[in-house]
Amino acid sequence: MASSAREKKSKLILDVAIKLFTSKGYMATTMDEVAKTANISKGLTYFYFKNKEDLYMAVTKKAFDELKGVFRDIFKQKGRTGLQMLTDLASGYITFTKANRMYNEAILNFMGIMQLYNNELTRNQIHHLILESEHFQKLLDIQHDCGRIGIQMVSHGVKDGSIRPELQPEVTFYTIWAMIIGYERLTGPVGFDEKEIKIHLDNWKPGFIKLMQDMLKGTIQAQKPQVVQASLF
Amino acid sequence: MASSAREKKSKLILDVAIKLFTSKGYMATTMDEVAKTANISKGLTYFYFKNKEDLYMAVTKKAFDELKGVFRDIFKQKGRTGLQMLTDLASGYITFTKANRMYNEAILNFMGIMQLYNNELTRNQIHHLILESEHFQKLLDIQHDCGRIGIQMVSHGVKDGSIRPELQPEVTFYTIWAMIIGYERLTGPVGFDEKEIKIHLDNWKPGFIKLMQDMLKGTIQAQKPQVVQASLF
Amino acid sequence: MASSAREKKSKLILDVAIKLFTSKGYMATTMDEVAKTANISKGLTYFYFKNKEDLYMAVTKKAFDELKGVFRDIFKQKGRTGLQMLTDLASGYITFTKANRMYNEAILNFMGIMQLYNNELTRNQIHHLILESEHFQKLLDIQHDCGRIGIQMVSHGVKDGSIRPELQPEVTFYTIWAMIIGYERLTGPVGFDEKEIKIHLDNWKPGFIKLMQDMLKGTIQAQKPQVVQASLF
Amino acid sequence: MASSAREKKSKLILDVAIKLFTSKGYMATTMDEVAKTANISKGLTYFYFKNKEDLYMAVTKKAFDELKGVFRDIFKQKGRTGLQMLTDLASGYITFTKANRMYNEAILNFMGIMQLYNNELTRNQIHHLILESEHFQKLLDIQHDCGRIGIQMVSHGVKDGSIRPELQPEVTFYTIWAMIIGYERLTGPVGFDEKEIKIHLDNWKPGFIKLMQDMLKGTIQAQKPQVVQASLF
DNA sequence: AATGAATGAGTCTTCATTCAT
DNA sequence: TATGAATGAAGACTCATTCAT
Repeated sequence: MASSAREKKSKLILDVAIKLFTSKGYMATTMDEVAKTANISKGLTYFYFKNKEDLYMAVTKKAFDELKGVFRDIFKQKGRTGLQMLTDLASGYITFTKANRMYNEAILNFMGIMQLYNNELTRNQIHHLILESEHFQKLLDIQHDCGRIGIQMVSHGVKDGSIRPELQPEVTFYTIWAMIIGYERLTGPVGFDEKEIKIHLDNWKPGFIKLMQDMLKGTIQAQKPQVVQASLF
Repeated sequence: MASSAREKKSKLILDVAIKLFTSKGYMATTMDEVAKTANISKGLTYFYFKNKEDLYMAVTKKAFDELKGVFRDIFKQKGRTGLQMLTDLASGYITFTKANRMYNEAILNFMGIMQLYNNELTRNQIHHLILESEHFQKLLDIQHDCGRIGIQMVSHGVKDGSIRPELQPEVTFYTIWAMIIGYERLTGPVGFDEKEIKIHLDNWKPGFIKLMQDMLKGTIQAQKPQVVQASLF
Repeated sequence: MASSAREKKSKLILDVAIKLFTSKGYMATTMDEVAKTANISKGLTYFYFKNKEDLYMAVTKKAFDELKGVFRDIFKQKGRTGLQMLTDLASGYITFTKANRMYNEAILNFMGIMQLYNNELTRNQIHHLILESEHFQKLLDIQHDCGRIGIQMVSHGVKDGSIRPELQPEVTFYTIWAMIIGYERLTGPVGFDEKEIKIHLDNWKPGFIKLMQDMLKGTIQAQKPQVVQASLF
Repeated sequence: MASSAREKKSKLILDVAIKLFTSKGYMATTMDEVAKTANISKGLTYFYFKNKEDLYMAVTKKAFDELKGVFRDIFKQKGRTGLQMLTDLASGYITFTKANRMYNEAILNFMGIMQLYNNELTRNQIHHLILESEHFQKLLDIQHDCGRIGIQMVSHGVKDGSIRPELQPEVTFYTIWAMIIGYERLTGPVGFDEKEIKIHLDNWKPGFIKLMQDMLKGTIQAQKPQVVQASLF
């Protein structure tokens, strides 16, 4: 009970942080605001989270957890081909991002950190408070969970014939993920409807998904030239 | 002459800024350091660049200019199919990023800003100093230059038969770009060879490019089943 | 029994505090650490000691008590001249300090407080929590206990002829004590063997004790020109 | 000239810091107060002194410089025996301390730091900001300057016969210094006129100096059994 | 006796920016 | 153009202390 109260308060702070990070960005959000918005004292915020970086890592951890939920839900759906799953995933990721832009920022930021982390020469550029955060350590553990599920989706698709058999699951999945992440990043800049450029989100998305499917499609799909519909979104 | 001296000093500051932003990041770089590294006074730095955001926007502008150069060089190459050009582009972008990670950061950051900018509801989240920067205004103008060239590459490929004719140039090009940008972001995190995940940069890149080509390939390519080599890189 | 349990817990906290103050210093030690190291709650620490200053005063009290033990043990030794006792004291104090540097710090700190306390103009500079500490009040009572024993040693020496008869016991003893205290303070800085300065602890100590003896020696000592050996240390 | 303005401001801050450290102590003095008392902005304080520790080290440096001045002035006096010089020194040090209690605190504090510094095992207990302070580095250089002069005083006394020839200058001088430092520390606690203890500053000082002289005196002094008067104080 | 969550005043420190010269 | 001393707002973080349970 006491422990549950503790978790509740911890969650409260986390939720407030997410809200503030979303609306004003990490940098522009002060610990003071977090505390005040959560109606607690500044000290208590530091009681639950070692420092601001630690809080951000906790948020990032939550983002990964929720993203993993998206991956898992799609993967658990019965009676869907691998290709359908990946199509769902693209739509699902976009929905996920829209619902909470902050999460995507956090995930991309973490990936940026991992670029530094995985290179001996640049690892020291990472702020030591990040490295010391317990949530960062947890992230090191779970960072590939989504990847593992995604790879299984491709394997599944290869087995069920919805995806070309010559495709290597790892390479293929990460290429798909790269597409989706890049799509997210470009959405917005490209949507700027001015001058000749006229690609809007609504226009691009189906074309984007179609291209992704074309890239993957196995022979089975030849009979169904229609765009595979995303089931969940 | 005076004007040229002025440009030289301006360029000096810009180069110093790029070097520092690259090695320590934008946030961790102080205007003091920029001035000291450039061997000029802090005041002079502010004479050439209104403020730190302005300096960053100038750097971003330079990044876009150089990226445009990459696009243009590839597009100008004679005797290459559209598909080859896009393949070159993928390799070229990766090389460009490796050579100066800062540029890619700046470009992605700008795209993030544009996401806010293109939405009436979020535009006010952009720091006013950014909006007031003359370099930001220039960026608004040139931001689609690369896109325009890329779209021409796809059109070219459709004409020369190296790319499927049913593909829409705009959608196709931005999807390609999304792939490349996402690839860049994932490189590093994914390269972490631990547990099951075993995709390294060297492994992924050819597979990635092959998938991209598969996605685009027209009938002409049927006779050349080999991976199209990048000419420039 | 309850009272004994209480004393045990109180002693536990005190011992932990001494250990921590010794290894990290008073300022750098937090009440949190004290509690955690003692495996009790923070609140309980405050149950036994009113506040941090109070705890420090308790530690200081213990230091004085132990120092008094050293004085008493030496004074109780049978068959030793006053000069021998004071020689023992010098060695004993040095040993005492080495064994627990914290104690010496606390004693010197208390003496610094007393400088303020004994001057009407500066007494208000002392933190009120110190003045209110019951242990501080006890210290006011016992602070001269060591002095009293020391003075008796000198008197003893005058009587037994080991110390010059013209020496005033009070002045003489406090001068001896000053020597010892100053010696402690200089040990370390002076030991730094660099440049011309070459006095090491091992070199200095016998010379120091010899000088002290020379200062005190009565006629009886003429027959024993050797350095009087410290009996206990 | 510009440089002189800089030095003036630096000196202003230093003087303010000394005044505040003296009246409220180092810990209780905030950088805010220093700035406000000096009528400058907080930022400027940090422009001249890297941080609070650095400022304290600068104060300590000044203390050592002034103390060195006291040593030098006494040593330069013509026609005085070594014993007279050391007597002057004792009085001079006491005067010096009284005039600015803060200086003595700083000097003793530095000696405490040196105890840690000269021991490989404890050096890491010193705050890194202290180690990084340029003034600390200067202190490492000059810390023995006073010692060197003092040793010369003893040597001088040995030559002129005012000090026993068998005394080793180094050991003797540092023993003298230890006496003086300890005397300073005890002054105050001992002066507390309560109960039996009745030694006051005025009572102790001449006795203390007499003892010191007895400890040192060579044959020449036999003819002048009076207490050698301090010339400067 | 005992807990440990909660408080909040207090401080150091940073740094973009300005301006007198 | 050029300098660099000066500003001051802003923010992260600490920790002794309290109190409801």
